[in-house]
Amino acid sequence: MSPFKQKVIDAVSLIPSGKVVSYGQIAAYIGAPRSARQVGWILRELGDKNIPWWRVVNKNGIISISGNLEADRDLQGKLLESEKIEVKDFQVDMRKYRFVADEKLLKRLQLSDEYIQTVVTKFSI
DNA sequence: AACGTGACTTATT
DNA sequence: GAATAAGCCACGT
Repeated sequence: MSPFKQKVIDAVSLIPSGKVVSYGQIAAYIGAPRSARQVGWILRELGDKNIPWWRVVNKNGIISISGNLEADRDLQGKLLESEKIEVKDFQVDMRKYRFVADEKLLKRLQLSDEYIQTVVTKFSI
């Protein structure tokens, strides 16, 4: 497994039930702030595992699974609703449900202190 | 060893 | 503020 994939898995695993994050957030949280697309690539190829992939949506709160993965898109909506997250037209309210990692959590991901500051402010409301 | 694809995001018109 | 362009790079072929 590539280091990138491992980091994505680590970061996604931090999202608590009932909350969501964007692909860009995951990318930022693993020190690769412009690699949101690649995060999507990894999640697509994750088998079942114990990784809460369904808690990752795009920055507008929209479930962005595309292509011939319609079944997974429906599944993601159902899984989110099972965590009491309201989903309407495959979209969730990011202001209400976005999870913002705090400094303590980010330190666990081996990021420099100054980088953590910029990331924390970037995703705070 | 290239090359195309794309569960994204940001900047520019 | 919608449309477009550009940046991004892991992964499969």
